[in-house]
Amino acid sequence: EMNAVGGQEVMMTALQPKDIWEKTDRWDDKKVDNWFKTKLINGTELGVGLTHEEPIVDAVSKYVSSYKDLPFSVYQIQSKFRNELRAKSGLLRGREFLMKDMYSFCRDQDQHLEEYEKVVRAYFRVYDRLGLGDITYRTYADGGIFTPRFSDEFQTLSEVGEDTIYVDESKRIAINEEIMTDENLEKLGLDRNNLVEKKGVEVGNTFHLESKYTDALGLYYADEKGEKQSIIMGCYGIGVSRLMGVIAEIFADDKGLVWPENIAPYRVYLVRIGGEEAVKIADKLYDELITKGIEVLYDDRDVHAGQKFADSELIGIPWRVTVSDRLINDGVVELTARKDGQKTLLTAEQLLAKLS
RNA sequence: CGGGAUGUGGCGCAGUUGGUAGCGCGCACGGCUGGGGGCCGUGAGGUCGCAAGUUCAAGUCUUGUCAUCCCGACCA
Repeated sequence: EMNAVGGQEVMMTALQPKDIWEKTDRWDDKKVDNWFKTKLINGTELGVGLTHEEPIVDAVSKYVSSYKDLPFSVYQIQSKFRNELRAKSGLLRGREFLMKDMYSFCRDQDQHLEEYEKVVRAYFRVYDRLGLGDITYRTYADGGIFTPRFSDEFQTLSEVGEDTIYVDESKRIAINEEIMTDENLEKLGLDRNNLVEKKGVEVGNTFHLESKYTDALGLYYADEKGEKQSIIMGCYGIGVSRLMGVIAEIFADDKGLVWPENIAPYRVYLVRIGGEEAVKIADKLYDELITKGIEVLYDDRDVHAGQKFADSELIGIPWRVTVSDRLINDGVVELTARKDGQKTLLTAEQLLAKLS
C-alpha cells in the first residue's frame, strides 16, 4: 500500500550521528527523553534511532532541489529503539519495536494535504486487509507544538488499549481524550452528545510536520521562478510489531491464535495421520502446494493426531489440511478453517484449485 | 523513580516450626495405543538468581545486590 501511494522503500541506519539532531534541537535528553545513546571507541556520540526525520531529510537533500522533484515519499520498515520508562503489555509497548515510517515532501500545503489524505486512505486499506477496518478509527490527536493542525491517530478498539478515545459512530471518527476540550470539539465539528467513550490501541499515526525539519536542516527547493522555497513534510507511522500484538489479541480464541490469511506465517498446516500410504499422499500434496507457491507448514512429526490438531489451532494457521488413511479410502483430504472450524472434504485437485 | 510481587531441573510450579530438594510437562529407552494433547514401566537431569551474614545446620532467617513481571508517571 505504501508503494501504491508513491512511496519508495529505503533502509536507514539505526545508529545516528549527533550533529543532525542538534540542528533540530532534539539531541538533548531534556528535549527528547527516551533516547538510547551510545559511543564509538574514539568517544564520538551516537544515537540509536527512535524516529528518522533528521536522517531522511539529510539523505533526501542530495536528491531534491527542484519543484519538479516533488512530491516525494520514502518509507522503511525497521526496528526503532525508545528508552521508555516502562515497557509493558508484550508487543504493545516494547523498547525495541518494528515500525513502518514514511516521510513525504511537498512544495506547499495544498500538495501536502493531498498526499496526506492519500496516505490516510492507504492506511485504511491496510487495516481493512488485516480485518481491523471496522474497529479502527481515525482519531484526532495533538499535532505537536509546531503545527496548528491536529495529527491523526489510528485507534483500534480493544479493552487492552492504553488510550481513551471518544467515538462518533455516525461520522466514523474519534477524538483522543487528551485533546477533548469544548474549543477543539467545536473546531472539529463534533458534538459531545454523539460521542461514546472507548479504549483503543494506537496502531498508526500521521503528522503534519510543516517545514520544521526541512528548514532546520537546510533542505529547500527552487520553484518555477528559481526562488528558494520551504518544503512541507508529513510523516506517517504504523507500529508493525504492535499491530501483531493487537491482531493476536483481537482474533485469538480459547484454542489459540487466529492469523488473518494475508499475514499468516503459513497459509496451510498439513496434518499427516496414518501409515505409508498417508505419508506418500501427504508428501505429494506438500510438493504440489509448494509448487503452487502456497506456504505450507508440514506436521510430519510422529505424534498423536490430537496433538497435531491442537498445535495447528494454537499456532493459528488459517487452513488445516488433513491427510489420513481413512480419508484416502474415500479419495479425499479434509480442509478445516481455523476461523470457524468449518470442515470440507475435497479431492487433492479441488483443494489445489480452492487455495490457488 | 514511587507502590506491589517473583526468582528452585529445559518449561510450569510445590517446598510446613531451619535438618543438604520434590511434582507435572518435556526429554531418553522399552512396550501398548493410533482422528483430539492416550497409557504402563525404566532412566537422565538441580552450585535453589548472585554475594555476604546468623546457625552445629540455610531453598527456608537477616542484610545487600542483580533480573523479571504488575500498577503509576511517561510513551508509537
